[in-house]
Amino acid sequence: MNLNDLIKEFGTNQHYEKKTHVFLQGDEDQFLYVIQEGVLKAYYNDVEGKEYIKSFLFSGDNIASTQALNQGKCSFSLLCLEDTRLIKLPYSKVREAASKNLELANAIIELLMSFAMKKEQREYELLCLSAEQRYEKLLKNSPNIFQQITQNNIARYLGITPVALSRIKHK
Amino acid sequence: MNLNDLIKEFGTNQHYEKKTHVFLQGDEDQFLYVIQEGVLKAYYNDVEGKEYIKSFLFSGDNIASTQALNQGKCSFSLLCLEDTRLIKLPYSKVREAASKNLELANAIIELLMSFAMKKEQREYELLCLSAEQRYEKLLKNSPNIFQQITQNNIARYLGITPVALSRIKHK
DNA sequence: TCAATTTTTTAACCTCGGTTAACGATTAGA
DNA sequence: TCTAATCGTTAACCGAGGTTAAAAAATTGA
Repeated sequence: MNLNDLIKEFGTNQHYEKKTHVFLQGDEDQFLYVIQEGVLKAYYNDVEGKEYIKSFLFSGDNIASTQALNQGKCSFSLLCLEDTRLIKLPYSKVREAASKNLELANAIIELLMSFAMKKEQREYELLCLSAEQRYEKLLKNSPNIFQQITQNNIARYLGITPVALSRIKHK
Repeated sequence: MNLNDLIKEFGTNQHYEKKTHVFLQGDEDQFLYVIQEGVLKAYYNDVEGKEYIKSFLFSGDNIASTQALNQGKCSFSLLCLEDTRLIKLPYSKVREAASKNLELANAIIELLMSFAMKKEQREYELLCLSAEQRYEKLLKNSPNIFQQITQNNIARYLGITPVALSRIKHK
């Protein structure tokens, strides 16, 4: 059994319209989502309502709140920036299947390893790079992102305000 | 087979003296380390030599460079702040064993999941909190750290200069 | 114990990015 | 097509944190 088999057996297809949420910060949501089509943003809100964007998601990406999977509440919200199709997979089924099937367990290891590497990379960028360096890096690694994501959202992803990003661009 | 069995079979005990490195940024090092005793810092250096501290490690913690495990070179250095005893485990053996043993594969899933959660937490702090908020949080969650780690190092972990941390403290 | 080293503090000055606000430009809906 | 939102830009002002340097405090080692 591999991940695709698991998805076929336990996954359900979901459709979300642009501007609707898959889940909200604070929700209980023990599902793993695999994006089939669409664009989403995962973001935090602080107590004053200020927004901080964790990541953008495109077809092929997958996402879940590790907090929610393990303790209970989602630490962030997931919003569709475009109409989105995704597969929703109960995490309990994933763990259950992994505990019984070696091939699947190893597929989950691959998945978690690549997730861990992405998070470590982001940690590096936020810790070691200036806003301007993070912008340059994004421009280099994901030049297409600027066609799909507003500058407003990109700024919040880089950890700065839209005003600051506008300033960085024009110099 | 579980992680302890694996460690017994393939792990080697190592001793490092204070101020010596386990590995350096740029090294190839396909090992997983489990700290038995000691205090270490994992840190990045940028091109100008400036230091950014990724994490501190204490007994019971484990560490590896995910970059090095998967592509080749360590993205950071690992330095002993105190005399350290640790167990060194070849990553190839871990993967080999996981591919053959269900119980172990599931133990690795646990390990990676907790690693992913820690990285996600750090991402949150760097993205959403101010330096002062990060300091308050550290003070609350790890009050003992201030006995083991110099303020200099804590500042670099928080993503600010020692001068800035001294200012934050005295207000 | 004393000198050398390291760590922490303080001060002056500077830069980057935040805040607010106003104004175009663009997009989306009716 | 026209109107209302949304988005991006620009400017003025402010504050957090960086830089440099020097001094004070603490630690280390001979």
